[in-house]
Amino acid sequence: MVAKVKTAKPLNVRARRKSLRLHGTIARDLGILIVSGRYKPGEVLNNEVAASDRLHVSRTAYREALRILAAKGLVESRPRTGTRVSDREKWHLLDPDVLSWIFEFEPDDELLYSLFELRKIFEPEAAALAAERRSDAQLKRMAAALEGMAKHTLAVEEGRIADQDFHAALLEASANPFITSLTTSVSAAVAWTTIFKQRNSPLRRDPVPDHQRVFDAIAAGDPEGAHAAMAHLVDMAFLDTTRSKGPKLKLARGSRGETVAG
Amino acid sequence: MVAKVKTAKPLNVRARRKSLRLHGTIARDLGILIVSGRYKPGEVLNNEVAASDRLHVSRTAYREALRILAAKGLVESRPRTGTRVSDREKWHLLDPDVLSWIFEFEPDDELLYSLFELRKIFEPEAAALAAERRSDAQLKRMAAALEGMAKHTLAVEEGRIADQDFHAALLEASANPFITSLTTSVSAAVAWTTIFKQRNSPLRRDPVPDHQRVFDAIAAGDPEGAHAAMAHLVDMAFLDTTRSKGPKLKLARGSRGETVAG
DNA sequence: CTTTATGAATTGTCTGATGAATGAGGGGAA
DNA sequence: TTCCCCTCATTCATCAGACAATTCATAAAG
Repeated sequence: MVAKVKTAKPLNVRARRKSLRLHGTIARDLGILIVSGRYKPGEVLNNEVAASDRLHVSRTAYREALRILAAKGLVESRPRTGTRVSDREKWHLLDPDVLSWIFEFEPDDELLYSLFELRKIFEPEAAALAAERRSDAQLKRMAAALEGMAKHTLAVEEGRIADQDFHAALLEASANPFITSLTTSVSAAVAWTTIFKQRNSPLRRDPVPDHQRVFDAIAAGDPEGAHAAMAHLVDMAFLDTTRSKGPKLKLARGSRGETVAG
Repeated sequence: MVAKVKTAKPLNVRARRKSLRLHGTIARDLGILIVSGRYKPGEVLNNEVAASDRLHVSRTAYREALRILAAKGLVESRPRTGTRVSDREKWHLLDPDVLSWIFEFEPDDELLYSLFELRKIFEPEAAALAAERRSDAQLKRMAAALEGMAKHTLAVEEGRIADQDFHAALLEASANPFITSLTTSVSAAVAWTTIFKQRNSPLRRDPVPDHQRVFDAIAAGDPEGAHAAMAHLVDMAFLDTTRSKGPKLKLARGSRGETVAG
């Protein structure tokens, strides 16, 4: 074995975004390779020594990265067999990191559709629950977010954050922790809505009125109204997102009628 | 420093369930301590040397466990500050492991309620989607599961597995990968339904007819029927689960009326 | 009083070695 | 021949110890 030149230029120059540690960076890079299909399910990764060697990192760091990926259902490690990419059914698609890795690049049409389908299912219900359960503080937070959207518009980062915060506050107001934990997924979809919208038809449609209707219904404690308004909002967001992708996509299932409040 | 008696009896005698490795066992134990409230959000864990020492494991194993927990949003590590339990909003509640850890012991009433509320929201919709999209193979799998339920009953492990498989196959038939990835959550709820049911009122209600109606509607390609049948099924399951817990719990939001098929 | 330098505590990373699990192939028995 | 069991090589799993990097608290300097 040749004596290794220590840190001759070993560093992954790829910026460790935020405060991601080395293992976090590796997990992210590998995770992206997996969800993007570069590494396919069933495929066996290089063994730990070879892989860590090729990345110029210690086996420790590489292994910690694998633990992270395994925790998210992306890979499975076994002695003798090695570490292989899991079947997609085992992936934790709703995990915030996995989802962000998926949407790191232009997302798959089908997956984007599925995500909006999910939103269409539970976000109107969440709005209805929020109408019944929201606290004053949560209502105030939604109001502030709405104001921020109107003030900054979605052309600016601040406005986009306000948009996401509106949805986040709404989900939190549903007072259901499982629904709240879906916030990340919604945010991902919301973000892409904005991106496509800005790209293909900037300011073609003002999103504030749709949000305002949802807010008003929630403020008034009207579950049915909140449900309907949110269903409409998601429909519009989906249209805005896919308008550039041709007419082949449409949200199949519509909103359901009345709500039987508790 | 006293010489350590090596492996005097250091072994976590706690059975490493299945093929969990050491780090997996530690992650599970620690995870349970966290979700059960023994370690509260904001609390700082022992530093790695102390903790690993107390568990009689290497720092490596302990750190890999921490990476797993961090990947699920349960803890956050920073130099100097240490590793602290994250706020509950950051927990990945829908992560299969986190959920299984939560349900490791008698689950929290409120959380169980929230989980059923989530089921009530999306499982009827999933049934409707399944009615439109299911493949023959998926239909066959559901039929087999239904048969298994009828044959073995929920008093036997085989029957319970069939129950879970029915729901799993249904969610898969929705052809929405995000919905499918919620299978674990549903299974957890389904499992607890059976447990409470058997404990307090064995065989009080035959679950097969409810499932049969769902299946028939899906087989017939009837989204509205599937939706209604599933909504009823979840309601009944919730009643069976909470019957023993007094009348204070009830699913607030009912099923919604017609379905606008695509 | 504010800013800057110093230091200590904790996680982060590296290295090298040994243990354990497991799949494959060979050897022996029926 | 066919099947079972044993051995062995490969890979992950675990361990031990060292050093680097980060960060907060505190002291020093202006």
